[in-house]
Amino acid sequence: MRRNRDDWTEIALRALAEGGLSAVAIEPLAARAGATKGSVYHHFPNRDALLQATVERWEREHTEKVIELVESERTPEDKLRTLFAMVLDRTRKGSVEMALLAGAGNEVIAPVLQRVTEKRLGYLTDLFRQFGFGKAQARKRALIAFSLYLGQAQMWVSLPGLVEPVLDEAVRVLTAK
Amino acid sequence: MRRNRDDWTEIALRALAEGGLSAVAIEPLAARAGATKGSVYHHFPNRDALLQATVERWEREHTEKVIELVESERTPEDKLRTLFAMVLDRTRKGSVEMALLAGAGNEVIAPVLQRVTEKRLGYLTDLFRQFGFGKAQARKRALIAFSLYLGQAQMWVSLPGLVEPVLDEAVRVLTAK
DNA sequence: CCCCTTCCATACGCTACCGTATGTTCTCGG
DNA sequence: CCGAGAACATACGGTAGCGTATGGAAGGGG
Repeated sequence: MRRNRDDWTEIALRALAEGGLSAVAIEPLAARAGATKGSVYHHFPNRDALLQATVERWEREHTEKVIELVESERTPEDKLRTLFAMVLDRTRKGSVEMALLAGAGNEVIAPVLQRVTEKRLGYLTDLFRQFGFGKAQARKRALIAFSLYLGQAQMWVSLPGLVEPVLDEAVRVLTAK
Repeated sequence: MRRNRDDWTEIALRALAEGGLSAVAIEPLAARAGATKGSVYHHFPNRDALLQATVERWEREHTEKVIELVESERTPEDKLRTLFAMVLDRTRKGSVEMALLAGAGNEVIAPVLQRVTEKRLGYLTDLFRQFGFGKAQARKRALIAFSLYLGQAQMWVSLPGLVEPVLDEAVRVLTAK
C-alpha cells in the first residue's frame, strides 16, 4: 500500500491523541502502519517536519469546525453551553488537544497552540459581548471561561470522574452580571 | 562530596521544575551534580524510584505549606484572593507544579497529583462554605475555582503575557450568589 | 590502625529512536 | 511495453538514556 503525506499526518494524528507527543516518532509510526521509516523519510525531511504538518493539519481541521458548529445554536446561552459541552467531550478520550497542551513547551507546538488559543479567545469575547458585557469585561470573561475549559480538560486527565456536574453552575456564574 | 537520598531528590526537584519530567533522568542529573550515575543507583534502584521519592517530597513540602500560609488571612475573600495570587505566582517561573501537570499521564505522578488535588478541593470547598454557600454548591464552586486555577496556569505556559489582569474579576465572579 | 560498610567510579551491554545512504519495486506517461 | 521518477526497503552509524557488574575509595567503630 502506497502512502502519501496526508496518510502519514493522519497516522501521526491518531498516535498523538493516544500516546501524546512522544508517540509521534518515526519508527514506531512506520511499524504501526506496516511500513518502514524509509517511507516516512521520503515524505518528510525529519521528525519535526512530520510533527509540524500534523499539528497544522489539526489546526485546520478542528479549530474552525468547532466554532462553525457552535454558531448553529440560537441564543448566546446555548452557544456557550454547547461550546463547553462539545469541547470537553472531545477532550475525554485521549484527544489531540490534551497532547498539545502537555507538549506546550515544544517549539513546533507552541505557535500553533498560540494561534488557536487567540482565535478561540476572540470568539469567546464576541460571545460575551452578546450577553451585554462591555468590551474589556467581555475579554476578561472570555479569559476566565477559557481558563475554566483548560482546567476542566486538565482535571479530566488527572482526576477522571470528578468533572461532570459543573457545567450548569459554570455557565450561570460566567454569565452573571 | 558525598551525597545522600535527600540530596538527589533536591537536585531532581530542581531539574523537574526547569526541564520537566524528561529532565529527571539519571545520567544528566549525575553529570549536573558532578557525579556519576553510580551514586544515584546506590541510593535508588531505578529511575522511577527516584522520581517517586522526588514527587513525594514535593507533596510533603509544598502542598500543605500553601494552605497554612493562606490561613493567615482574615476574611474568606482575602483568603481566596491570596490563594490564587500565590499559587499562580509560583507557577510562573518553571514550577514543579506545571511539570507534574504536563506529566499527569505518568503512573508515578498520577496518584500524587490526585491526592494533592483532592486535598486542595477539600480546602476550597470549606472556603466557599464560609461565603455562605451550601454544601453541594460550595463543592461546585470549588471545582470551578480549581479548574480556573489550572487553566490559568496552563495558559501561562502556552500564552505568556495574557493572563494577568483577571484576578479581581475571577474572584468577584466566583463569589457572586 | 584496620576492617567493614557505605558510597561512588568505570566499564559494559541493551533499547529506542534519529537520520543517511543506497538499492529495489512500483507506476504511469509516452 | 519500457524507462524515469516516485515510493519504499534495507542496512548502517550515531546518540541518549537505562540498568548491571565490579572494583576502588572513604570513613567511622572496634
